[in-house]
Amino acid sequence: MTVRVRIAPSPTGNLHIGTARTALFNWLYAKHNHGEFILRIEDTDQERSQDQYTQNILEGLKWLGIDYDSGPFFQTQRLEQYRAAVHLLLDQGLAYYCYCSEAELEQMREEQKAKKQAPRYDNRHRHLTKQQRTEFANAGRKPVIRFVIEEPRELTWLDLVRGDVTWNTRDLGGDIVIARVDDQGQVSLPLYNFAVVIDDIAMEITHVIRGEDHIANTAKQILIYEALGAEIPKFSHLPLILNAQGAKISKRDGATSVFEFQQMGYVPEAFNNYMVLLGWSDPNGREIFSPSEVAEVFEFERVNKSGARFDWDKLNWINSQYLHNMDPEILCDRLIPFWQAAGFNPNFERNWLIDLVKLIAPSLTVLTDAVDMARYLFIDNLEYTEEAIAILKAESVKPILIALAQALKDTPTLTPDSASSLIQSIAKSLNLKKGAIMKPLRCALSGDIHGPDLISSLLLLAQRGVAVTRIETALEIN
RNA sequence: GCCCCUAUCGUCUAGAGGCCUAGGACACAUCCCUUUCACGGAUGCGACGGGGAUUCGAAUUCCCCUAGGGGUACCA
Repeated sequence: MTVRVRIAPSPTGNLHIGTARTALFNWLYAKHNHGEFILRIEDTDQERSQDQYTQNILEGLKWLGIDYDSGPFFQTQRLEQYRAAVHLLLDQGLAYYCYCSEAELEQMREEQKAKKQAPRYDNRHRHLTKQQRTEFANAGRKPVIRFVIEEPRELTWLDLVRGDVTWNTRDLGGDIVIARVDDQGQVSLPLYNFAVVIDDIAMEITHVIRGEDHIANTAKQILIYEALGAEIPKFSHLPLILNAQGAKISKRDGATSVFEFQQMGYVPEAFNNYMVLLGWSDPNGREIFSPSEVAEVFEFERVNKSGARFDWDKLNWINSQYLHNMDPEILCDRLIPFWQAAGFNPNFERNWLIDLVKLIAPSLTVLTDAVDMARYLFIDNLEYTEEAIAILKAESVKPILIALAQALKDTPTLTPDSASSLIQSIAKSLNLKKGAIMKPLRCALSGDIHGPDLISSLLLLAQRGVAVTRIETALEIN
């Protein structure tokens, strides 16, 4: 039997980190079993669904490199299938029209709450007579379709992550609404729990892999599978990604959409890597790996049962590892958009850019770090930090800078070696330590007392033809 | 309130009754490397939530407690 899995996001927001991780685990399981991975957009909530979010989800998955074998399918285009299934249940008496108004349901729940009972639908319209239904309809009430939930009944299923999970149908909150009815009295948009099952049956999904927040839905869905006489898939409920406080991660916790991580300068390789680590561990203890490498050994037996807190430090470390080891050509291409966004003009020679990338790569944690780090190499009018000004102002550094400027003018082709010896000889002639030369030079060239390797910086600036100018400009600081 | 789930260093985790004086990674600290900041290398710090039970022996099995999380819609 071919493994068929799916990711079913609803387009009510940008691609969420939780959705992305669920997608990744589905992808891993599909790849491990040479199965198929399907994308389905669950857009039945017309109030909240928006096309822009669908686009964002599609782009986000693409950015992450999570490719699917078929889809995207849209639930709003599958209305006929849902309608047919609803009628099937209606005809068998497994579903019925419920005419309760929202106010009525609200009041019922309030009363239950007051009596310290669990809020639930009391199935009051399950056995309406034809006459009662006509009366409600004539009174202008709009019905919904409810699915009959037999209770009590103990339901146990094997979850590939958690083992046996047991649920009593009496804790499901009464007969569930599975579809709405439109103004013409036609069965219209289905609700989540119903649409999911119809689609998973139609798409022959063998394994439902989703977040732990769906456990309660599983019982409801199994009942629908049974009512439809369909084969029940295997379920795997992944632990949730928690925030620093240990609660389900939400918009208040900073970044929650993949898009935001992209903007912050995280690379998809690192992001995927980190998401896999949140809840799964490699049997060989590796921590840096690609999705393909993980797919080879991925099993649900090694997925944790408890939620994992999102840790920025670890993500940052992983991202830095990828950046440090990335091919300079590739890294350069990824950096250029960030430099452009910062207003720099990276249209210098490719070789110059590659040298720059090699220079700063070991210091990068996120791509955006490269903006501040390379600013002094790109811009024309250098800005100086207070510490740099303090050093450049000192009378004692003037002769050093003058000597440096002269020496640079006398050295038409600067190489790493000639630059080093140039500094050495100035130190010797002025009877100073090398550090006493390096420090003012750094300040003059970069405007800061800290920064990337000085010799490399000097070379890069000299290639742009601005090294001498910078030193002369620094000389004017008082 | 009710239902379900979970519980090892600050964080992510390894651990399937003796291999555990509990291993690794991040973070943190110190040292080395280094003109600076980083990178890299080394060392250190640091945990089995509590109580019972089973057993010759429990981080690992069972029960209770506690704590945390999730769910409880005409959202998905």
